[in-house]
Amino acid sequence: MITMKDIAMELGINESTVSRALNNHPHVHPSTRERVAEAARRLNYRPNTLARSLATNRSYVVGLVISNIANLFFAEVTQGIEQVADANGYSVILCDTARDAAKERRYLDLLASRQVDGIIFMSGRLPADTVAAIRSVKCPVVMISRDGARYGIPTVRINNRVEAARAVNYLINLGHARIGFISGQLDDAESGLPRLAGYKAALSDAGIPFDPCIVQEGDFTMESGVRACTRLLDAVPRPTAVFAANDEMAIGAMKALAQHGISVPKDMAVVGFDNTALARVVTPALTTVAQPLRSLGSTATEMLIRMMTGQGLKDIEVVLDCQLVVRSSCGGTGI
Amino acid sequence: MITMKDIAMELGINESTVSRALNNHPHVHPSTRERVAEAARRLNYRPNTLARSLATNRSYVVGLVISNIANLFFAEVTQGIEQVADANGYSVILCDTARDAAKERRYLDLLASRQVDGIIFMSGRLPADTVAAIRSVKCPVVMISRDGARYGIPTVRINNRVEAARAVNYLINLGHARIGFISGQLDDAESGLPRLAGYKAALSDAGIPFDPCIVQEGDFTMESGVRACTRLLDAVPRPTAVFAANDEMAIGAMKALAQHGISVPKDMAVVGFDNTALARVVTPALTTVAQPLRSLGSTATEMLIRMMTGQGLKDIEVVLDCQLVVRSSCGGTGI
DNA sequence: ACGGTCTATGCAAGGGCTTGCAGATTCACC
DNA sequence: GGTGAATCTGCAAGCCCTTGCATAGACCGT
Repeated sequence: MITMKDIAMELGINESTVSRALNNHPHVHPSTRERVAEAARRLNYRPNTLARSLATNRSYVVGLVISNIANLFFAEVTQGIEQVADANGYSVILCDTARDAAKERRYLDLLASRQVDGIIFMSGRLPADTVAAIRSVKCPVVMISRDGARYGIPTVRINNRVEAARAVNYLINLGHARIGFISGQLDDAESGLPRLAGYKAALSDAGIPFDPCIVQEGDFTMESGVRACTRLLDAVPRPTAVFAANDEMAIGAMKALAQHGISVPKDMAVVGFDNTALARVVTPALTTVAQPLRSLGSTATEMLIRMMTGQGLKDIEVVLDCQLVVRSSCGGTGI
Repeated sequence: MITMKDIAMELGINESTVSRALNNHPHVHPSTRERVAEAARRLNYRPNTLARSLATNRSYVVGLVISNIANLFFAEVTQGIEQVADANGYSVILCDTARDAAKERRYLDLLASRQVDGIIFMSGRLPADTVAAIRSVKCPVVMISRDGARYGIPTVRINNRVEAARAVNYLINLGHARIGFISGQLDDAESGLPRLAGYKAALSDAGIPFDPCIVQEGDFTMESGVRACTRLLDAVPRPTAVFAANDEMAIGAMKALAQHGISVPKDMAVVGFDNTALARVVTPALTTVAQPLRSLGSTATEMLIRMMTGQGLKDIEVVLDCQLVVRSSCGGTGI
């Protein structure tokens, strides 16, 4: 491997001059700068980022701690992150935790060892020791879709309560008064619970009484959506619409409905949540609350960069808006 | 930040002894080793990987160059990669090229600068200058689903020709004799062309004449599948089955069929290729050729590790088998 | 011609860790 | 008790780059 020393010897000048020339420092003679650039090109010189990082104490690397990269949700957020990181000269180290809290902590340690300049954390719950582990890493951390703000950790998220209500309101405006709900796990304080709260709030705002019989708990998988929807069909009177707390479950619901010969949207409207790639692929295409996945990633990264470069943060928590994507699963317009 | 020097001073011993103790070198007194370990724990010491890498000339980082992480196909391969990399002490830097050849080359340079120990490349075509860029990076490279072997670059892939034939054979065995094909781009030598070749080969083996009228070119998107299938329906006699070169297009085909009131699988069988998450989600669930996505990733990483650690490679190219996942889109058994 | 201000370069220390070499200590064994 | 081998530790150089300080030369105004 060819180093600055090689360039310096080649040109009979000092290594430090080479460094300054390559880094566009002032006080370098234009001709010197040019000779250095030429030699670097000719010798196919590649700076050793490791050495530079060691000397400057900045690695230009950020760590991304994520539950499951094979999940469309995370994958798309990741793309948002990688994009703005790269645009700002940062590389990203990918850490897939598979929701294992021990692995999370190990990864945090690893990233600290690797001297990352910052970390984006989007994985698992936040028990005390995970929070402690995050704190013990001395670099900036920002969280996505987690209740980090409570611990003083900058966070970007959506308002699950409001967004769930948005979906339910849409159904209400379509004339539905009996709306079933397939919830996520109700011990999930981040998205399971607030989406239920939003559902209730929207009903209550519309003066529709809440009926626990048409709320069924799922676990965010398609299969659980099938089961939950099947139970929903036994309720009397039967709902005319169903809102599922994510797309997978909504699609599961559609499968259950198909099995029972119930036509969507004619006999039953369905709306989902997330707007992953699955939503546009099913027939009828799913009307759903679109999370701004890319923006969650890019915004978080922008926040992180501000922190890493010592600029302040306006707010410790930024809440992004979702958008209802109307397709065909509720009738009305759309593809 | 606390360093080995701190531990050394704390214990009144030399830095090098600390290093040896921490790295489990022989010839370190057990008691010393214990004292060092204790001090490290107490002071919350974290090794500086950068410095270590600089000294040892091994970074334990691999670069992953990929077209589009938000695509399920790549995301799942990535998971396979990250998993075995992590299990072997390697971190992975994610580089999403968005299929931009210039970006690819920039990323390769970047990774070289970052002193990665190896690179997994799964992005774009292989024009001469990309190959040159790959060669100029002095570390081991392995490719996934590309024709790297031709350039002497270790590769793991599937046999698209054989696997496409597998799908067509399945349809033939089901009794179909008029099978439409929705191809990918025919200028794509990696998967577009060979899948068409496999389609032809299977027909020919079964003594079914090839009819270009029932081959329609798409571009691997769902929309192109809709269009291609629509064209297919005009053919006389109309096909009784359609094989699409990937799941997205197969799903597009199903949409087109639904629009025309043609029932799947009763009036038309459909089979796809890839087995991404989309396949199990549509109704009826899609029968498709399952690429061993995780294995593509893990196998490639294992090969890379062998190369990075100076162990030889048995073969420069390893070809993984796919599996036909039978669901409901062709009738028969399945979910 | 001379002090003063810039500009351009060199020198050397430093970032945290590893490792070959050498010296010191221990141990076993005769 | 002396010898050789084995074990343990220290010294210092080295990995490649950055940067504060110092110096030398250029340039300017008076």
